[in-house]
Amino acid sequence: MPSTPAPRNFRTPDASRRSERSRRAILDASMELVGEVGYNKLTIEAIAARAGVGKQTIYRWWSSKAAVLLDAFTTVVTDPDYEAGIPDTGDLEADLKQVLRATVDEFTDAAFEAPYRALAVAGAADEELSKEFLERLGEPGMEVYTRRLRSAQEAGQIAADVDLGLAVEMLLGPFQQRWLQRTGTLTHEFTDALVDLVLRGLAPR
Amino acid sequence: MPSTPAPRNFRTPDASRRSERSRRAILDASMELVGEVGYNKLTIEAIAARAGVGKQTIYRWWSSKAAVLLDAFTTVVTDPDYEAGIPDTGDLEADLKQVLRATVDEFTDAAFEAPYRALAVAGAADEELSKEFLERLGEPGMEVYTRRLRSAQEAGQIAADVDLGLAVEMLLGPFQQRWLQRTGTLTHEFTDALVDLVLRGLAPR
Amino acid sequence: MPSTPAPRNFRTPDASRRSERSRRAILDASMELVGEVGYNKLTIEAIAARAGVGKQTIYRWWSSKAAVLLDAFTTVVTDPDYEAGIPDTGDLEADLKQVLRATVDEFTDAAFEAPYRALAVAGAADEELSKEFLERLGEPGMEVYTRRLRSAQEAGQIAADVDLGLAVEMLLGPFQQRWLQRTGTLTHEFTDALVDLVLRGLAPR
Amino acid sequence: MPSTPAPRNFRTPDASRRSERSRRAILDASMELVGEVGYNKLTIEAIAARAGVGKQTIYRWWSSKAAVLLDAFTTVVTDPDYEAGIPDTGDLEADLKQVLRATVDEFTDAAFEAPYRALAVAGAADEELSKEFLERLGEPGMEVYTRRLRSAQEAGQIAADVDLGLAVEMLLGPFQQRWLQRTGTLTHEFTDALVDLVLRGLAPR
DNA sequence: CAGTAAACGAGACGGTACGTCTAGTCTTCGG
DNA sequence: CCGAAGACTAGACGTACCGTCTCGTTTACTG
Repeated sequence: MPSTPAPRNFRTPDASRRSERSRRAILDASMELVGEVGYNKLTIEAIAARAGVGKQTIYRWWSSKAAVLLDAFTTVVTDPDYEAGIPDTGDLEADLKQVLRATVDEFTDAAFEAPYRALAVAGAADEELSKEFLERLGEPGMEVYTRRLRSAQEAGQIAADVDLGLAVEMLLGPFQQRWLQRTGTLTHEFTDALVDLVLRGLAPR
Repeated sequence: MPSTPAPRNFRTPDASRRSERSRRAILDASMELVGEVGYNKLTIEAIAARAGVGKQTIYRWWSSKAAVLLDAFTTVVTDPDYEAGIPDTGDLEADLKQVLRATVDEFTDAAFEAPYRALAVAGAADEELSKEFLERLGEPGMEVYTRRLRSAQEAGQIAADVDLGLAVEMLLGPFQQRWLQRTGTLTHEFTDALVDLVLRGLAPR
Repeated sequence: MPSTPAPRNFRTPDASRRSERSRRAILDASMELVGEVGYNKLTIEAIAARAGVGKQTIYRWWSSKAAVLLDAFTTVVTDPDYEAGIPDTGDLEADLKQVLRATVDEFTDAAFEAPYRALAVAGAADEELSKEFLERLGEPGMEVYTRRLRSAQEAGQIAADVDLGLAVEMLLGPFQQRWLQRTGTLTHEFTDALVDLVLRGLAPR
Repeated sequence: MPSTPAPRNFRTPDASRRSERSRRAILDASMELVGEVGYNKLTIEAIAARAGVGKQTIYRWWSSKAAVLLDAFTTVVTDPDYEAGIPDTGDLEADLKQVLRATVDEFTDAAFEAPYRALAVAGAADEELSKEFLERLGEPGMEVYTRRLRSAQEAGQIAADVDLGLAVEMLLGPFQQRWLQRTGTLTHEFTDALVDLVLRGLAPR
């Protein structure tokens, strides 16, 4: 069993000469293919072929197919017209229900779900990748909830002693579990009920 | 010239003639190897070699490496002296905190964590496998919580209108999310605080 | 600079289980392809594809494309109805002229020439391969000349002090040089003249 | 310098602006590398890197690595103090033995042998290159022998009806065969015996 | 002596083939 | 006559070079 640990090449390529055309083609091809064949059957060779690019051009700029996909997905999500914040109408319950219903819709859309699940799975399996994934997609997502809850706490709608980080986990953890591990279906009824029950625990006493 | 698409073999093997010796060797080798190299680098070939078994003997009885691992892990977990219930001392808070602290310890133990994460990841990626995984490991685990909460609800310690399934998800979802997606560390403090905050939402009003 | 010297696999395959069907297909495909594209453009991948065989099956049994070709060519040459001897009519000059004319014809036939040149070139470049090549093709070819000359020497047609090995080199060296290095064209006139001039040196004084 | 100025690229470079510094560096690097790794493992990229030169500078002036090597080798051989002629003392046998002994020594020297074999091999494989190789290295080498033999023939030491071209092939063919195809070792004894036997055939009757 | 055109070092690019690895199937042989 | 052993087809892996193609940077000739 050859245990050669991979003779990494440490020569860093010159980013200023990078072909934007190739970069886009690779990211686009990745998103297309992951939707068509799924993450496990996604191959670097297929991405290269679809993008009309040499394999080396992928290996030059990314360390794994997960890294490619993370970039591809981030590019989509960071799109200027992607809505990321939570409204603050003053009615916490309504605001949370609205944004979670929207998130349910998003996670029900196959075009979004396939690459996102692929990344979540890859992150669950690989600690290294996990960090990158959370930093770029996970934490920003949780942060917007924390901000909304903080606003409510300052308005006296949430008890002062409540750990807001934990509160966010109580909102998103059940959601993520249902989705990632398929322990249940994602519906508006589910998120509405979840918001209700969580808010009962957060209310000032 | 093999133009026939795939001459599937529909002969189902005769289970009564199955070699128990090989079965155990395969399951043991799987558990060992997943701990040593992780799920992604776990190969059928390596399992066969370690178990001193032909590859076909694995393919004959299992459909994928995940299926092997699921059997292997189930065998361990179903062990007679594996403690599965939640105590019922009458003090719901104490009981939940105790069992969740124990679960934290379990998930912190690498010998348990590696194969379990492997299965969770494989389940997250593959819908088919997911069903099997939940049926054999996930749902039984959630069921014991539901039972304990029902007992508390009947004793008037939880509001009568609370959906207990949702309550269980509020307890386990944040836990699973921290663990599977590595959004935080699993500590006794975390589970204690989680129990406190969830119970505030369940309390009768 | 990755200096890993090749993590050779030392597991020797079991020759008794070798697929004769695959072996033949590989040898046939090699001979076909070397004629079509030449040695330098001959690739293992193309051989495998043409033969309908996995690449590994080639790598399992041969160490290089030259080794494959050597086997392929040897198989042809060792064919039962391949004429290998030199006639001994008692007339040395006539016998040598006849066999060398036949050899000229052979080396003028592209179907023979392409693979043989490929092997000669590969042997000239690689000492290891050279040994195998000479042992299986070169030396047997020279040996038949030595035998014929010895018969003539014993008959008193060649001076007793002549080194027959050297005499054979004087016959074949010029031929090989013209062919391999293209220093001239191979014709019957050339070989006839060569036989004449060489025999003048061998004649008893 | 190259007679065929590479008609592949229609933009012909301006030879007058050519960097002599780069040209020398490339030729030197080629000679070094062919000695270190052999012809087959010699790559244009390695030559460029060793010479501190862009790959394009090589492709601009040469059509292949063989062409580079041919230039590199020719430069060495055409060196002013390289001795190319055959002495003419009047004693043909002594003169031939002397020059062939010197040639044996040359072909035994690895620094000479490696690049020369590389070129001979490349020429044997590629008809196009072969012409260039013969024109610049092969034929000039044979010509000096022809001249010496002609002088002897005019002096009556060689029969008038002998084809001198063929006589030269009888001297050099066995030598080349031994060397290129490794059918024997190159020694002074071998060339001495060869000269003796060849001259027996050339002697006036 | 400034302007400019071309050769230059550098290296990213689309490709091909390499030799290795693993999947999943098929075949052989010994217990 | 089952199953270990392992050879088989298939094809992705990640690497090495190919030959082409920009990029700025010299360099050397012209105007």
